[in-house]
Amino acid sequence: MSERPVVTRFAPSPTGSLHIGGARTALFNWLYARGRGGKFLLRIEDTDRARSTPEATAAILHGLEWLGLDYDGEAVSQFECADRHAEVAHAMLASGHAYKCFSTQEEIAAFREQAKAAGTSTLFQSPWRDADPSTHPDAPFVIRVKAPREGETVIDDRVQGRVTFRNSTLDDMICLRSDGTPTYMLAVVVDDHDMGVTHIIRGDDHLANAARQTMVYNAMGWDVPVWAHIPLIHGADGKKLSKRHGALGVGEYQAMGYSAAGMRNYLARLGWSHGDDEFFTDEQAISWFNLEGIGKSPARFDFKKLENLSGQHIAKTENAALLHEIASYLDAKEEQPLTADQMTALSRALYCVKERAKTFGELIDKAHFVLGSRPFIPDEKAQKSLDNVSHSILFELTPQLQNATWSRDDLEAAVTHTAEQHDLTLGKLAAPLRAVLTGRAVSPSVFDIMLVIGREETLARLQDAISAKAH
RNA sequence: GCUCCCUUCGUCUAUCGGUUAGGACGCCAGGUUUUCAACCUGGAAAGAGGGGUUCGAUUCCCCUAGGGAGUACCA
Repeated sequence: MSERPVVTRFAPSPTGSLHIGGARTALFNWLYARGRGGKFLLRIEDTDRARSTPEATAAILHGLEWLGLDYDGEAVSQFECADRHAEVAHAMLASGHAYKCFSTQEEIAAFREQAKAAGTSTLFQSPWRDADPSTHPDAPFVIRVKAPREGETVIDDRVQGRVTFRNSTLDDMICLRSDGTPTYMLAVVVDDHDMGVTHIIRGDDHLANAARQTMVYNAMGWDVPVWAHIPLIHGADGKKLSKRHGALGVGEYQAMGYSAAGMRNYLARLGWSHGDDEFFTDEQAISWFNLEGIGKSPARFDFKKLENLSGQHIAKTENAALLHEIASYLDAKEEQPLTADQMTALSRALYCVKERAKTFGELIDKAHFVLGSRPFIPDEKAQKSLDNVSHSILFELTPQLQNATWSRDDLEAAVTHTAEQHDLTLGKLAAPLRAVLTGRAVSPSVFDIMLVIGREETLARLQDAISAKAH
């Protein structure tokens, strides 16, 4: 048995932003292909001209780029393959696997109405299925596949298992509309075949479609791909994720400051597992990912866990890469980019802030002591640790710092010494020092602050506070 | 209505007939600490319900309930 090289694809329709479910589908396809030396292709399903927009296509491309899901070759436009789709439809017509149906939409609607009232199947039974071509009128027609009326179609799904559909529940779906354009049902099959797609990993809302699409594969004598229908993602309340229900575009997650690596990790873990592994790198995910590890039940989206994973990845990311991500985060939020000086200062401070931040927004906030500029006016909470006594002690501390070698040990010795002289714990002195140095009640270690901003700046901030007090 | 799918701690999940049902996030308590985060220790927390099959079911089968998807000249 020769193994075909793996080819997967992500096929979004450009009718909105890349939402979280689509992003996960793309991720799964990407992981599967990358872990097997295969190809991961991108196809934009833009056959619905009314709803497709170039803006949506751009949003999807940006989303994939942010997530780092690179695809092989060029993105293909399904719309541009319309001629080929029509060709296949006509081939099925010629081989007797499809037929021309002249029923109007009004007739079909009436049929359904009646069926509903009668409580019978609403699947449209076209009177033209077995009509003699000589009786065909000179009128617009659609091309429908001739669905088998007997037997059953089995979908051997790698996630869902063997799913059986009775053929009597399959309708003679339309392949070519009356205006000659292809429908999705036809287009996916033709494109997947033409693109050499071997594995179709997609949302399980397509499970029933797989059975219908199999009709086209069979009619054309093509190999049926490996199916893997993954469960959908639900909102935090278990309800279906919809536009107004937390189904945010990935761009919004980027703007919320989550790290892309954390997002990949979280999404991979949503509905797929590799034993008890929770935190992992892309390399691990690629080598571990398989279809067997995908669960069959829908998962809910949990921001807390995303946040946690994002934080872990931020802490583990190298500074240079982190600086890049922060820049694109700011860009995504349409905020002022950091100046060159701020970038330099931030890179020096990263070591003591990146382990405390879960998002880039938090990271930037925690780096305020190096991103902001003098004077650092204490905020309300910081103000609480400042009183006359602490000011005088800070005043006393100044000359000691002037003479200290700027090493952590020395700094710690100087501050501890001053605290002891006043019968204070280190904490009691660290609080006002922090307030003066950062303007905040919360920050990284005061010693790290001093080390990062340097002697001159430290003394200047101390001086700012002392003179502010004098007035 | 019909077709198909799903159901383990609050959430994500492990378990592939025999476990004190494990881990992670979150939560609670304690510890450590210059604040916060982190970290350490401990804790509460689950097999939807009912029938079978079996020496033995979370695991296999059936029914019920609940949830989801599909049922377009949308994708």
